[in-house]
Amino acid sequence: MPRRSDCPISNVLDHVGDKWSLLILRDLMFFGKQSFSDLRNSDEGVATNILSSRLARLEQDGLITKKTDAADKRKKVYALTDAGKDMLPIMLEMIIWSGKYDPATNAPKALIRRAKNDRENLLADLLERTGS
Amino acid sequence: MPRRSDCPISNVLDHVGDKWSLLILRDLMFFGKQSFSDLRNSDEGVATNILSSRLARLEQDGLITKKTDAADKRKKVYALTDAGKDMLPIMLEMIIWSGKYDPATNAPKALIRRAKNDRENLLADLLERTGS
DNA sequence: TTTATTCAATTGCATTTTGCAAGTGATTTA
DNA sequence: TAAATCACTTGCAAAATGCAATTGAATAAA
Repeated sequence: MPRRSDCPISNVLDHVGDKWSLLILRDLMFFGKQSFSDLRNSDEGVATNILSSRLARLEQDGLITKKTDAADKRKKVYALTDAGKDMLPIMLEMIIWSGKYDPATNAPKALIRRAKNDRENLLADLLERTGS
Repeated sequence: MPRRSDCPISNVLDHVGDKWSLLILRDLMFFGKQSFSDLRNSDEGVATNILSSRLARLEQDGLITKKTDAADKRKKVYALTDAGKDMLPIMLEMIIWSGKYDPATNAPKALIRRAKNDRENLLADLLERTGS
Protein backbone atom coordinates (compact mmCIF):
# COMPACT_ATOMS: atom_id res chain seq x y z
CA MET A 1 0.00 0.00 0.00
CA PRO A 2 1.28 3.52 -0.71
CA ARG A 3 2.38 5.48 2.34
CA ARG A 4 -0.57 7.48 3.55
CA SER A 5 1.07 9.58 6.22
CA ASP A 6 4.01 9.64 8.61
CA CYS A 7 1.94 8.35 11.50
CA PRO A 8 3.62 5.26 12.96
CA ILE A 9 0.36 3.35 13.28
CA SER A 10 -0.60 4.21 9.74
CA ASN A 11 2.84 3.10 8.62
CA VAL A 12 2.44 -0.36 10.13
CA LEU A 13 -1.00 -0.64 8.56
CA ASP A 14 0.51 0.27 5.20
CA HIS A 15 2.46 -3.00 5.50
CA VAL A 16 0.06 -5.37 7.24
CA GLY A 17 -3.26 -3.52 7.42
CA ASP A 18 -5.23 -6.03 5.41
CA LYS A 19 -7.02 -9.26 6.17
CA TRP A 20 -4.15 -11.62 5.38
CA SER A 21 -0.61 -10.28 5.81
CA LEU A 22 -0.43 -10.59 9.56
CA LEU A 23 -1.90 -14.08 9.43
CA ILE A 24 0.91 -15.08 7.10
CA LEU A 25 3.45 -13.67 9.55
CA ARG A 26 1.63 -15.53 12.32
CA ASP A 27 1.97 -18.83 10.48
CA LEU A 28 5.66 -18.26 9.90
CA MET A 29 6.13 -17.14 13.51
CA PHE A 30 4.02 -19.53 15.56
CA PHE A 31 3.37 -22.57 13.40
CA GLY A 32 6.70 -23.17 11.72
CA LYS A 33 5.24 -22.91 8.26
CA GLN A 34 7.74 -22.26 5.52
CA SER A 35 6.34 -23.13 2.11
CA PHE A 36 3.53 -21.83 -0.06
CA SER A 37 1.46 -24.98 0.45
CA ASP A 38 2.01 -24.84 4.22
CA LEU A 39 0.68 -21.29 4.24
CA ARG A 40 -2.21 -22.10 1.97
CA ASN A 41 -3.62 -24.46 4.57
CA SER A 42 -4.53 -21.94 7.23
CA ASP A 43 -7.79 -22.20 9.16
CA GLU A 44 -8.94 -19.02 7.50
CA GLY A 45 -8.43 -20.24 3.92
CA VAL A 46 -6.52 -17.79 1.74
CA ALA A 47 -7.00 -17.88 -2.00
CA THR A 48 -3.76 -18.76 -3.76
CA ASN A 49 -3.70 -15.59 -5.85
CA ILE A 50 -4.05 -13.48 -2.70
CA LEU A 51 -1.43 -15.49 -0.86
CA SER A 52 0.90 -15.06 -3.80
CA SER A 53 0.43 -11.31 -3.97
CA ARG A 54 0.74 -10.87 -0.19
CA LEU A 55 3.97 -12.86 -0.09
CA ALA A 56 5.35 -10.68 -2.89
CA ARG A 57 4.46 -7.53 -1.00
CA LEU A 58 5.81 -8.75 2.33
CA GLU A 59 9.06 -9.61 0.59
CA GLN A 60 9.11 -6.24 -1.15
CA ASP A 61 8.53 -4.54 2.19
CA GLY A 62 11.38 -6.45 3.81
CA LEU A 63 9.30 -8.45 6.26
CA ILE A 64 10.05 -11.87 4.81
CA THR A 65 12.64 -13.52 2.56
CA LYS A 66 12.06 -16.03 -0.20
CA LYS A 67 14.55 -18.69 -1.23
CA THR A 68 14.44 -21.75 -3.42
CA ASP A 69 14.82 -24.94 -1.42
CA ALA A 70 18.17 -26.57 -2.10
CA ALA A 71 16.88 -30.14 -1.97
CA ASP A 72 13.65 -29.59 -3.92
CA LYS A 73 13.86 -26.83 -6.47
CA ARG A 74 10.10 -26.56 -6.81
CA LYS A 75 9.84 -25.45 -3.21
CA LYS A 76 10.23 -21.90 -2.06
CA VAL A 77 11.19 -21.34 1.56
CA TYR A 78 9.72 -18.26 3.19
CA ALA A 79 11.22 -16.87 6.38
CA LEU A 80 10.84 -13.84 8.62
CA THR A 81 13.36 -11.03 8.54
CA ASP A 82 14.21 -9.13 11.72
CA ALA A 83 11.56 -6.59 10.78
CA GLY A 84 9.05 -9.42 10.38
CA LYS A 85 10.02 -10.96 13.70
CA ASP A 86 9.61 -7.59 15.35
CA MET A 87 5.92 -7.75 14.56
CA LEU A 88 5.73 -10.35 17.34
CA PRO A 89 4.99 -7.89 20.17
CA ILE A 90 2.09 -6.50 18.15
CA MET A 91 0.70 -10.00 17.69
CA LEU A 92 1.21 -10.80 21.35
CA GLU A 93 -0.88 -7.79 22.33
CA MET A 94 -3.58 -8.98 19.96
CA ILE A 95 -3.54 -12.34 21.68
CA ILE A 96 -3.95 -10.61 25.03
CA TRP A 97 -6.83 -8.52 23.71
CA SER A 98 -8.63 -11.57 22.40
CA GLY A 99 -7.98 -13.41 25.63
CA LYS A 100 -9.91 -10.65 27.35
CA TYR A 101 -12.72 -10.02 24.87
CA ASP A 102 -13.21 -13.13 22.76
CA PRO A 103 -14.88 -15.88 24.78
CA ALA A 104 -14.16 -18.44 22.05
CA THR A 105 -10.51 -17.61 21.54
CA ASN A 106 -8.09 -20.40 20.79
CA ALA A 107 -5.26 -18.76 22.67
CA PRO A 108 -3.97 -21.04 25.43
CA LYS A 109 -4.75 -19.59 28.84
CA ALA A 110 -1.21 -20.33 29.99
CA LEU A 111 0.18 -18.24 27.15
CA ILE A 112 -2.05 -15.31 27.99
CA ARG A 113 -1.15 -15.54 31.65
CA ARG A 114 2.53 -15.56 30.85
CA ALA A 115 2.09 -12.71 28.39
CA LYS A 116 0.91 -10.58 31.28
CA ASN A 117 3.26 -11.77 34.01
CA ASP A 118 6.45 -12.56 32.17
CA ARG A 119 6.18 -10.64 28.94
CA GLU A 120 9.83 -10.04 28.13
CA ASN A 121 10.93 -13.63 28.67
CA LEU A 122 7.96 -14.93 26.73
CA LEU A 123 8.84 -12.71 23.77
CA ALA A 124 12.43 -13.93 23.90
CA ASP A 125 11.34 -17.56 24.06
CA LEU A 126 8.92 -17.20 21.18
CA LEU A 127 11.51 -15.45 19.05
CA GLU A 128 13.99 -18.20 19.67
CA ARG A 129 11.54 -20.80 18.41
CA THR A 130 11.33 -19.07 15.03
CA GLY A 131 14.99 -19.80 14.42
CA SER A 132 16.69 -16.49 14.91
CA MET B 1 -16.17 -8.93 9.07
CA PRO B 2 -17.46 -12.44 9.72
CA ARG B 3 -15.40 -14.53 12.15
CA ARG B 4 -12.92 -16.50 10.15
CA SER B 5 -11.46 -18.71 12.86
CA ASP B 6 -10.89 -18.88 16.61
CA CYS B 7 -7.32 -17.66 16.31
CA PRO B 8 -6.84 -14.62 18.58
CA ILE B 9 -4.90 -12.67 15.98
CA SER B 10 -7.50 -13.41 13.35
CA ASN B 11 -10.17 -12.32 15.79
CA VAL B 12 -8.60 -8.90 16.28
CA LEU B 13 -8.23 -8.52 12.54
CA ASP B 14 -11.90 -9.36 12.13
CA HIS B 15 -12.59 -6.13 14.07
CA VAL B 16 -9.83 -3.78 12.93
CA GLY B 17 -8.06 -5.57 10.07
CA ASP B 18 -8.77 -2.98 7.42
CA LYS B 19 -7.15 0.26 6.36
CA TRP B 20 -9.21 2.59 8.53
CA SER B 21 -10.65 1.19 11.77
CA LEU B 22 -7.48 1.37 13.82
CA LEU B 23 -6.79 4.91 12.59
CA ILE B 24 -10.21 5.92 13.88
CA LEU B 25 -9.40 4.39 17.26
CA ARG B 26 -6.05 6.19 17.15
CA ASP B 27 -7.75 9.55 16.61
CA LEU B 28 -10.13 8.93 19.50
CA MET B 29 -7.28 7.70 21.69
CA PHE B 30 -4.41 10.07 20.98
CA PHE B 31 -5.89 13.18 19.42
CA GLY B 32 -9.01 13.79 21.45
CA LYS B 33 -11.28 13.64 18.44
CA GLN B 34 -14.92 13.04 19.19
CA SER B 35 -17.16 14.01 16.30
CA PHE B 36 -17.63 12.83 12.74
CA SER B 37 -16.11 16.00 11.32
CA ASP B 38 -13.12 15.74 13.66
CA LEU B 39 -12.50 12.23 12.43
CA ARG B 40 -12.97 13.16 8.79
CA ASN B 41 -9.96 15.46 8.98
CA SER B 42 -7.26 12.87 9.46
CA ASP B 43 -3.95 13.13 7.62
CA GLU B 44 -4.83 10.01 5.69
CA GLY B 45 -8.17 11.32 4.38
CA VAL B 46 -11.05 8.92 4.84
CA ALA B 47 -14.05 9.12 2.55
CA THR B 48 -17.19 9.99 4.48
CA ASN B 49 -19.06 6.86 3.40
CA ILE B 50 -16.19 4.69 4.60
CA LEU B 51 -15.90 6.61 7.85
CA SER B 52 -19.61 6.22 8.38
CA SER B 53 -19.58 2.48 7.79
CA ARG B 54 -16.47 1.94 9.94
CA LEU B 55 -18.00 3.87 12.84
CA ALA B 56 -21.13 1.75 12.55
CA ARG B 57 -19.11 -1.44 12.63
CA LEU B 58 -16.91 -0.35 15.51
CA GLU B 59 -20.03 0.51 17.48
CA GLN B 60 -21.61 -2.81 16.54
CA ASP B 61 -18.44 -4.60 17.66
CA GLY B 62 -18.46 -2.80 21.01
CA LEU B 63 -15.27 -0.83 20.50
CA ILE B 64 -16.86 2.62 20.51
CA THR B 65 -20.05 4.26 21.67
CA LYS B 66 -22.12 6.87 19.85
CA LYS B 67 -24.22 9.50 21.57
CA THR B 68 -26.05 12.61 20.46
CA ASP B 69 -24.48 15.74 21.87
CA ALA B 70 -26.76 17.32 24.46
CA ALA B 71 -25.97 20.92 23.50
CA ASP B 72 -26.02 20.45 19.72
CA LYS B 73 -28.32 17.72 18.55
CA ARG B 74 -26.73 17.55 15.12
CA LYS B 75 -23.49 16.39 16.68
CA LYS B 76 -22.72 12.80 17.53
CA VAL B 77 -20.09 12.13 20.15
CA TYR B 78 -17.98 9.05 19.61
CA ALA B 79 -16.00 7.54 22.48
CA LEU B 80 -13.92 4.47 23.18
CA THR B 81 -15.31 1.62 25.24
CA ASP B 82 -13.02 -0.38 27.52
CA ALA B 83 -12.55 -2.85 24.68
CA GLY B 84 -11.58 0.02 22.41
CA LYS B 85 -9.18 1.45 24.96
CA ASP B 86 -7.59 -1.96 25.34
CA MET B 87 -6.41 -1.70 21.75
CA LEU B 88 -3.89 0.82 23.06
CA PRO B 89 -1.11 -1.70 23.80
CA ILE B 90 -1.41 -2.99 20.23
CA MET B 91 -1.05 0.54 18.91
CA LEU B 92 1.88 1.23 21.20
CA GLU B 93 3.74 -1.78 19.81
CA MET B 94 3.06 -0.48 16.32
CA ILE B 95 4.60 2.83 17.32
CA ILE B 96 7.66 1.01 18.61
CA TRP B 97 7.94 -1.00 15.39
CA SER B 98 7.77 2.12 13.27
CA GLY B 99 10.25 3.86 15.51
CA LYS B 100 12.66 1.08 14.62
CA TYR B 101 11.93 0.57 10.93
CA ASP B 102 10.41 3.75 9.54
CA PRO B 103 13.04 6.48 9.19
CA ALA B 104 10.36 9.10 8.51
CA THR B 105 8.06 8.21 11.39
CA ASN B 106 6.23 10.98 13.17
CA ALA B 107 6.42 9.25 16.51
CA PRO B 108 8.18 11.41 19.09
CA LYS B 109 11.50 9.88 20.11
CA ALA B 110 10.72 10.52 23.75
CA LEU B 111 7.54 8.50 23.46
CA ILE B 112 9.33 5.57 21.87
CA ARG B 113 12.05 5.69 24.50
CA ARG B 114 9.50 5.67 27.28
CA ALA B 115 7.55 2.90 25.57
CA LYS B 116 10.60 0.70 25.95
CA ASN B 117 11.81 1.78 29.38
CA ASP B 118 8.61 2.57 31.22
CA ARG B 119 5.92 0.74 29.30
CA GLU B 120 3.37 0.10 32.05
CA ASN B 121 3.34 3.66 33.37
CA LEU B 122 3.18 5.07 29.86
CA LEU B 123 0.15 2.93 29.06
CA ALA B 124 -1.52 4.08 32.26
CA ASP B 125 -0.78 7.73 31.52
CA LEU B 126 -2.07 7.49 27.96
CA LEU B 127 -5.23 5.76 29.08
CA GLU B 128 -5.90 8.45 31.62
CA ARG B 129 -5.70 11.10 28.93
CA THR B 130 -8.57 9.48 27.02
CA GLY B 131 -10.93 10.19 29.87
CA SER B 132 -11.39 6.80 31.47
C1' DT C 1 -38.56 34.77 10.39
C1' DT C 2 -36.59 33.59 6.30
C1' DT C 3 -31.83 32.32 4.85
C1' DA C 4 -27.57 30.32 5.10
C1' DT C 5 -24.46 27.14 7.31
C1' DT C 6 -23.05 23.15 9.82
C1' DC C 7 -23.38 18.35 10.88
C1' DA C 8 -23.69 13.57 9.98
C1' DA C 9 -24.47 11.12 7.05
C1' DT C 10 -26.42 8.71 2.17
C1' DT C 11 -26.49 7.99 -2.90
C1' DG C 12 -24.75 6.93 -7.41
C1' DC C 13 -21.15 5.52 -9.92
C1' DA C 14 -16.21 4.33 -11.21
C1' DT C 15 -12.22 1.94 -9.70
C1' DT C 16 -9.79 -1.37 -7.03
C1' DT C 17 -9.43 -5.36 -4.37
C1' DT C 18 -10.87 -9.84 -3.17
C1' DG C 19 -12.52 -14.45 -3.95
C1' DC C 20 -13.17 -18.68 -6.61
C1' DA C 21 -12.19 -22.22 -10.02
C1' DA C 22 -9.41 -23.76 -13.37
C1' DG C 23 -5.10 -24.08 -15.61
C1' DT C 24 0.27 -23.72 -16.28
C1' DG C 25 5.07 -25.01 -16.28
C1' DA C 26 8.85 -26.64 -13.72
C1' DT C 27 10.21 -30.21 -10.95
C1' DT C 28 10.06 -34.69 -8.50
C1' DT C 29 8.21 -39.30 -7.44
C1' DA C 30 6.23 -43.81 -8.80
C1' DT D 1 7.51 -42.48 -18.98
C1' DA D 2 3.44 -41.11 -16.46
C1' DA D 3 1.46 -39.20 -12.57
C1' DA D 4 1.76 -36.14 -8.83
C1' DT D 5 3.43 -32.01 -6.42
C1' DC D 6 4.77 -27.28 -6.08
C1' DA D 7 4.28 -22.47 -6.68
C1' DC D 8 2.15 -20.00 -8.90
C1' DT D 9 -1.08 -17.38 -12.96
C1' DT D 10 -5.36 -16.45 -15.45
C1' DG D 11 -10.14 -15.25 -16.15
C1' DC D 12 -14.04 -13.77 -14.34
C1' DA D 13 -17.59 -12.62 -10.61
C1' DA D 14 -18.41 -10.31 -6.33
C1' DA D 15 -17.34 -7.17 -2.81
C1' DA D 16 -15.02 -3.22 -0.95
C1' DT D 17 -13.22 1.29 -1.60
C1' DG D 18 -12.99 5.95 -3.31
C1' DC D 19 -15.03 10.24 -5.14
C1' DA D 20 -18.36 13.81 -5.90
C1' DA D 21 -22.71 15.35 -5.17
C1' DT D 22 -26.78 15.45 -2.43
C1' DT D 23 -29.87 15.02 1.75
C1' DG D 24 -32.35 16.24 6.00
C1' DA D 25 -32.10 17.78 10.51
C1' DA D 26 -30.42 21.33 13.58
C1' DT D 27 -28.33 25.66 14.45
C1' DA D 28 -26.63 30.42 13.43
C1' DA D 29 -26.90 34.62 10.93
C1' DA D 30 -29.58 38.33 8.49
